[in-house]
Amino acid sequence: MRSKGAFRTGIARDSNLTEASVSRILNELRRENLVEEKRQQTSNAGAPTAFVTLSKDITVLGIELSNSRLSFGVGDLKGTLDYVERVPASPQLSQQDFERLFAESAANVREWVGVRGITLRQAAMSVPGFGREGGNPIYPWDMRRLALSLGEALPGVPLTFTNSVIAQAAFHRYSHPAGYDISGDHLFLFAGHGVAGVIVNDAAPVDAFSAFEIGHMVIERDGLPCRCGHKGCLEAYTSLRAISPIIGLSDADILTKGDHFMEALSVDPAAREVLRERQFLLGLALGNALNLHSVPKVVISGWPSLMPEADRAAIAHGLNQSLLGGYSPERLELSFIEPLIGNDPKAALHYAAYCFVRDGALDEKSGQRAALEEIA
Amino acid sequence: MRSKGAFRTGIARDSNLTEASVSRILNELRRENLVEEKRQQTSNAGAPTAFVTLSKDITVLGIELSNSRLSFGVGDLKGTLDYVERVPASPQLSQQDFERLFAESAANVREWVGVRGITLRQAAMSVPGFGREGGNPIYPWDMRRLALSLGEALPGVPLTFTNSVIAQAAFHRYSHPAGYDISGDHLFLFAGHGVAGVIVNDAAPVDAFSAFEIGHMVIERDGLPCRCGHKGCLEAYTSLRAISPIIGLSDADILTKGDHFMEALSVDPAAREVLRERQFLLGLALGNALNLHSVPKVVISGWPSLMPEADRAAIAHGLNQSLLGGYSPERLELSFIEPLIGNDPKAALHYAAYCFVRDGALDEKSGQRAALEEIA
DNA sequence: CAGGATAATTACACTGTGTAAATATGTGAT
DNA sequence: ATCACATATTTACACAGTGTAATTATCCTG
Repeated sequence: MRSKGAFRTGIARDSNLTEASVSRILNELRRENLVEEKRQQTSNAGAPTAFVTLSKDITVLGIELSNSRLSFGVGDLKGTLDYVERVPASPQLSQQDFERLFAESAANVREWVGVRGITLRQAAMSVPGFGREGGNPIYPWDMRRLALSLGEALPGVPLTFTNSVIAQAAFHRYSHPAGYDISGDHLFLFAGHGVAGVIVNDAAPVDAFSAFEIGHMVIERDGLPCRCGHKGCLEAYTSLRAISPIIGLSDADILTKGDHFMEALSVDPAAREVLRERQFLLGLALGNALNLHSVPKVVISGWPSLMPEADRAAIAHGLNQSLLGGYSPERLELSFIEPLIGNDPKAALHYAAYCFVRDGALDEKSGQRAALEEIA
Repeated sequence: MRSKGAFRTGIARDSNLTEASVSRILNELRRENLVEEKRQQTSNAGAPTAFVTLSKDITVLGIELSNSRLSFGVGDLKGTLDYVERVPASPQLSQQDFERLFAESAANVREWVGVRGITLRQAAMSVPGFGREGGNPIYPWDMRRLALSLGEALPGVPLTFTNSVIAQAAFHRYSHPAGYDISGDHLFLFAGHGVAGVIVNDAAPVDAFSAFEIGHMVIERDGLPCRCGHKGCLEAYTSLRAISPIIGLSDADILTKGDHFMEALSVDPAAREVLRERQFLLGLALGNALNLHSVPKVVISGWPSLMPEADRAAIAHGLNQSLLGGYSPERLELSFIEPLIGNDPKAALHYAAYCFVRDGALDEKSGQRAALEEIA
């Protein structure tokens, strides 16, 4: 999923195989038209080495349900989008209505690829709240029925689901390395419509990432009512919906303005103070979460990353009140990256590419699969 | 680590190998004197089948640091203890003093096994708070130096460390199946000196379990001071130290009475009410934790498991205030098992047996290793 | 003792690996 | 143009471990 390719030496190192084995495997993958190799001279003497990339001739479909809309995108394994369609999808939509809406859009996609003689090799869809034991608390749908229904709308195309924050985290991490130079295990925390995190484990495949529903941690007993029915949840204080009245902007305005929506404002001192208090609570909840699942680095995206750095210090203050052993920059590395608002379904497209590689009829333990995942 | 052995059919099924491969592997392991097989008739007709167990001729060492004491135990792979020594070890001990204490006890162990011509094949030690990024918050020692020092006190014996609650959870789960018939992924929560949990993942090896420092989740802003320096931590309300004044018993008395210490009391109604409130807070924190790491089942051990069932309902009430989607017995299975107080170092001994099997110079991916782990 | 049922073993073919030798492919000097 | 050198890739060989299916072993019942 790193989407930029690799040298043979790197593939051999990271997949724990010799270059002899990698050579055999790449020959096989080249015959199956899954990879491309470009020989290039990288030393003063010696034979040119091959830079291996995934084949561009493979087309995948990414589908996202976020920002009150359903987005479809067709593209290649590098993530280049060739087709995008977005339709409104209210969070209150019934499962039946949603399936109908999906089928219509899927028919449009099938028509678009049919005309061009393109075969979709893989589809992936990201859904907020997906993957929890006990069902999806945000879209309380019958996921088995949904998988069957959506599968029927895309006959012959393998369809995989994932949690939205997992797709977002993987997309930020691997497809936008600029500004995301974090390595090793870390927590990716996103404050948007929902407030959720994902544990990113570099050694694990993307589908082993765990979504963190931190937004429904109760951090104030008998506090503000939350959409989930409880009182005092972090999300009741820190979601975009919670702060939009504070900064005087509607949800729709935020979506329209996209990245940097905070820059377009002049937030008055009273509002900034309230936003600092909200960030303190975010830090308190973050410390509680890190007590349960300790990682040395946290990446925060969403509106807090657009706040002035002086204001973001409130997160550290909140952390200091809950994190076992206290907070210091030596013990926990805090980073902020700007959100990528309104780019759906790019994250899902990248996840579809990942799934194609992961599921490409290769035995999980084989060197071939390991090598291919290094290229991805 | 299930410590009871297995039939060949089960080994083949669980390790994804054919019985032919299992047969070859067991022949190898029998030649290395690692397993024993007992043929027994299990059907009316047909050949007797073999029940495979780990060899009893292998001796391991378990070491636990808990309950203000350091315990050593020598035994076999089944967990039968042949030698036990316990010495007082204050939580405020310096690393240097601890290393000296350890060396003395280790010399006693070496003498005991030397006289009997026994070779220790593996040692394991469980330490509260072990394994966290950023160091051990409970014993703020230099773990690298400690590993070197303790390794020198036990020359020639591989030594592995683990977190105390992980060793406890694995011990309860696999060595005392009576009263612990939970299957599948679950959270094991223990309220004792510390309040901690561990995610038990049946599909993963024991060393992939994750410790959950739920005790230091802040559930009451500006609440009771905790030993960790923060205010309002769960542990400040629910550790044994927090409740011993409520029930009028000292820590030492509790340790002496062992299991069933609550039965020996008649707790008055006012104290019971306070204990219910404390269990409510436990439930609130538990719900927060499960929002982050969703599992369908929770096992609670420690003093709450000794409370009347009517009082334990307060945990469900607390859960209902925080768990996303609310609490119901259909969505989350709550079980209680009695604590096993004062049996240290049995849990560490079992973990040593597990480590011996896991690390027995076998390639991680090999069928041989998979088969052996099924027997363990 | 023979037949039937079940478990364990083993011959055979296959797959994928690492090692090391062989081959290929470039640059720079002559 | 040729040769030496450096680096990358390929491939012959040996090895290890697997599944399949046939063979052998071991019990019980009549």
